[in-house]
Amino acid sequence: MNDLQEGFTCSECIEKCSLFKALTKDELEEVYEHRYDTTFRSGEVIAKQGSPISHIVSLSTGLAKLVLETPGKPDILLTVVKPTTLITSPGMFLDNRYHFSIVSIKETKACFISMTIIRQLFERNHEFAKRFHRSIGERSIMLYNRFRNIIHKNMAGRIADSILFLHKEIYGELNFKIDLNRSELAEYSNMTKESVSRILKELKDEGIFDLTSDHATILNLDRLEQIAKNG
Amino acid sequence: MNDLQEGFTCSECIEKCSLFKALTKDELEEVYEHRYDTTFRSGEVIAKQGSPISHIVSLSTGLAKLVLETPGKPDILLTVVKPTTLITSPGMFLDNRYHFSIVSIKETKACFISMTIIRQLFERNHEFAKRFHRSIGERSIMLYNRFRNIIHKNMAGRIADSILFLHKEIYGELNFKIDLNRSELAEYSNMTKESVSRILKELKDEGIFDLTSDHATILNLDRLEQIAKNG
DNA sequence: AGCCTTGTATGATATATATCACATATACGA
DNA sequence: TCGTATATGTGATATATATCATACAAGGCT
Repeated sequence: MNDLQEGFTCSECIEKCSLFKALTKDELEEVYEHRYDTTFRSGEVIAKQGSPISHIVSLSTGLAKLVLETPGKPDILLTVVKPTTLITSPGMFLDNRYHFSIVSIKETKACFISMTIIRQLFERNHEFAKRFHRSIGERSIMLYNRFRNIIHKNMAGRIADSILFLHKEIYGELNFKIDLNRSELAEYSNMTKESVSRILKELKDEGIFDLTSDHATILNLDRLEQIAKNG
Repeated sequence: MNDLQEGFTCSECIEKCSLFKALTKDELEEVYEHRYDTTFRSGEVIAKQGSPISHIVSLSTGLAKLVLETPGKPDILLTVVKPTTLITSPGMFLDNRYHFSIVSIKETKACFISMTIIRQLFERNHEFAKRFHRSIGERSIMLYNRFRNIIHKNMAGRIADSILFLHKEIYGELNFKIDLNRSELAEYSNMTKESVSRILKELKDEGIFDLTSDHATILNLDRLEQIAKNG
């Protein structure tokens, strides 16, 4: 791949990702020089919980899930990230390790930028540092809400939450091809895959939401939001 | 209160709080000038979720809980903080609002430092900024573990977790006067106060942990840790 | 085309935990 | 000292959700 092409793919990320927008032309040059692309198939681990953060991951295309792993226990799916996102992590300025795994959930291109460069940019570019920390804060606040949802809501409410999250934050349409299977929906909603099936059936029977194989359709957004608030 | 006395109370905080240690003498002077103390009785709100972060709170004496509030739902007790801690918050560089409430759980002296000063220190003192962000990251990682504990463990495991947290992080002794009532233990462990009573009775019957009124005694640390890992 | 694996659905049952009702203790003010 | 409020304990029952067993469907491979 020549420089021009690289410039092209990166320019997309720069446009969509507020973190990159804080960088000067020279700084971006430097990032170009210390980055590399890799393409992952669905289900492949992009970064493993516990491993050192040698490079920071930026999603170029595809989708990835952030999961909390615990030996002998089911995974906890924290969130789904879409392009173009620089995946910040709270361990970056502590133990320099990943505290969750990043796993692709469809064909995904990830860009790896050397952490050394990121640290240098941190020292030099105050605005970049600020946005970086803001991003970590955002994920923290997101987590507070995940906590609330999982603790306070019943199964239907939690599934409604998942669907609304995917609709609003990821796919943006009432109709979408879902990239999470039933088990992953379960891991996001803190329930079993069997219960996911049952709740999905209820939602379909009531004409609120239809998930047939991987084709999702929100039939009644108002009721879905009501169920998410619920009861 | 004269300058000498103020200097004395503050010097304690400076010794115990890594955040303050990053400041120069001049910077500390400036903090002194833009701070004020208030004493809170047990149960009083030190900072309210949703309100603007005009001042950053540093606990001087006493204990406080950080709680997630949700209208019409029970509170979620995120953690307990002890002196001397500068209570950082993920909203500080986002919407500048508290995303949890800070509530005293015993007679507590809190020191309020103007956020304007904190922001200035941020620009000038890189090390201070670094430690600040580290602290936010630490709370984030703590939250991941809270997530795991609440999702993966049964009631006994969750109560054992609470006790071990209080023992290791807060009181440091096998014997301690607990400042959380049964409801607060329930809010920390995601269960009802009735269930807390029942589990505490079991732990007492098995000679593992005794909580009589507010006097807590860990009788068998090994078994308690085993229950926390559990099963 | 048939076979095997993997994902999904669904019913019967088990189980953890909440809820409700009440009892007891402890603190607190008149 | 009493009476009232508040925190805690305990039992009986209800309920949400998991588990287990099995069936069905859809792809991929030979």
